[in-house]
Amino acid sequence: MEATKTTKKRQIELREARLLEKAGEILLNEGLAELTMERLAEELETAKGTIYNHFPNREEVLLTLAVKAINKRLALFDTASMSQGNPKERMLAVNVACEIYVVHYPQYFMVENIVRHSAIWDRGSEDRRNLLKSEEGRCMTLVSGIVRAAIASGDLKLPAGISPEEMALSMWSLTYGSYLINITSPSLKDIGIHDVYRAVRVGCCKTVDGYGWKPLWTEEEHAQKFTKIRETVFPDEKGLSHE
Amino acid sequence: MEATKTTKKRQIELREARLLEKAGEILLNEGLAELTMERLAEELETAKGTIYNHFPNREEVLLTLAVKAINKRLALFDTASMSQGNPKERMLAVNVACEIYVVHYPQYFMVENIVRHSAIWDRGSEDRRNLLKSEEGRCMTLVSGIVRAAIASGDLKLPAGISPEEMALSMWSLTYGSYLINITSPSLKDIGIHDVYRAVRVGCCKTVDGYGWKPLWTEEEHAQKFTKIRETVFPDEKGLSHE
DNA sequence: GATAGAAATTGACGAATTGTCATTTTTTTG
DNA sequence: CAAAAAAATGACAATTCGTCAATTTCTATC
Repeated sequence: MEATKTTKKRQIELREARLLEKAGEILLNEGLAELTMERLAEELETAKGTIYNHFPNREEVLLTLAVKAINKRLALFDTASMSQGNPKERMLAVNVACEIYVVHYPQYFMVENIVRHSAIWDRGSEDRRNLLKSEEGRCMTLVSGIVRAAIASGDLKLPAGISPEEMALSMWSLTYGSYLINITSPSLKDIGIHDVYRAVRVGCCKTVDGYGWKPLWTEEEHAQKFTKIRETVFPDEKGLSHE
Repeated sequence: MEATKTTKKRQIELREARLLEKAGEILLNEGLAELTMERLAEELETAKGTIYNHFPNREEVLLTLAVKAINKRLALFDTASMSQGNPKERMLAVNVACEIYVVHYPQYFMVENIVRHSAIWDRGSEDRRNLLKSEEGRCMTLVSGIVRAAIASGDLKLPAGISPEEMALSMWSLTYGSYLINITSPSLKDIGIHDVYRAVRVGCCKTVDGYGWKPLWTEEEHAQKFTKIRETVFPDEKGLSHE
């Protein structure tokens, strides 16, 4: 009885996991338009009503996937921000985390962008929305925490009236903006952008340099730091197959 | 006859303009979900079939609006890149152009982001898509042209292997990313970002500083440049009512 | 293991929206 | 003014969402 109950519950949980995984796949490979409730039902070999037993509407499927996505991102950011090294090295580690996130979990990056659209955002449940907002806040807190640490240690001095969060926004938006342009602009190569990942790395280093964030390193040293971070902080996420 | 013909043609053109304007309004004030073909028909006091006489589908309405949007952006960028001053000043002018674009034409900024989604992008006509891509390319060319000018004049030296376009991407994505986060993240104030426009201006200056783009200016001087550019290059776009 | 009640599943259905097209109305042309 | 061309109309088919009453499966108790 106890065992059977657990079995059924587990079955349902398992189905929900399969559902979310399948949703991510469809999203990535076939686009949002193909992600219909009936399609999900077919894929899971069940009836549409059952899908609605899991989620009250389509948007909630996407929001739930987005929660999974941001949790993954948070985990990567966390690893980065807890890594060995001075604040600047940890900031670069966040950069590597972003790169890993975008390259290894493209469906997550995609869904995070999709749910930002009001058409979807507004229809999700309050709870799920708040969860997403709070997780996003935690990501920002992690990064701005590194900025604060740099200020505390004297490595960085911000311009008057600029908060650590506003400095962190520079880093985050440069990275986020570039990767977003990368996945939505069909042919960056044609307009002279050959390696968007390297461009982002260099851009972030230059921005950090512009703020006068110490220790100051040469381009060569920066590049070595990135290589080292990837090996030591994220040894498990191998094979960053750029394009 | 000739006169009547012109009258009718003009009527139709006028309606198309009204349609696009109305679509922009609905998009901005009520969101994408409210922008239905029937709603547009009602607003224009005509039948649904007539709307389909103008556009083959809903996505094409959005793509057409996006073309208007990017043309406006291109015009602003053009004004900026043709302005008086050294390359660095012109780059800052592009920054001001972005700010004006986002603040004064929010529906345009919105629609540019909406059409990037594959669900919409893929359903538009090839022609309209190519038009958008080419206009976007021209925007990028304008900005990277300023970077090239700076290199030519010796004001800027890029790291080995970084193209002018890749440097321009840093600027563009920092700006674009920040403004996108600004309109899609409900409450930036709550997480410590009080003036996103100023944060972007400072962030861009720091990035430019990081690349060592001469002439080097103090924070004070940078701020003065922005004020001056707004007054001299864009005298008509007054009242940048930030929030 | 029989059975009553709870939980989960099902698919037909109503509602909303898209896009079509035969018919009607308006405009242009000869 | 009449015929031809162009434009407008709204009923209709198709798609998808989300609901719900009926049915099946599972759980708990004796």
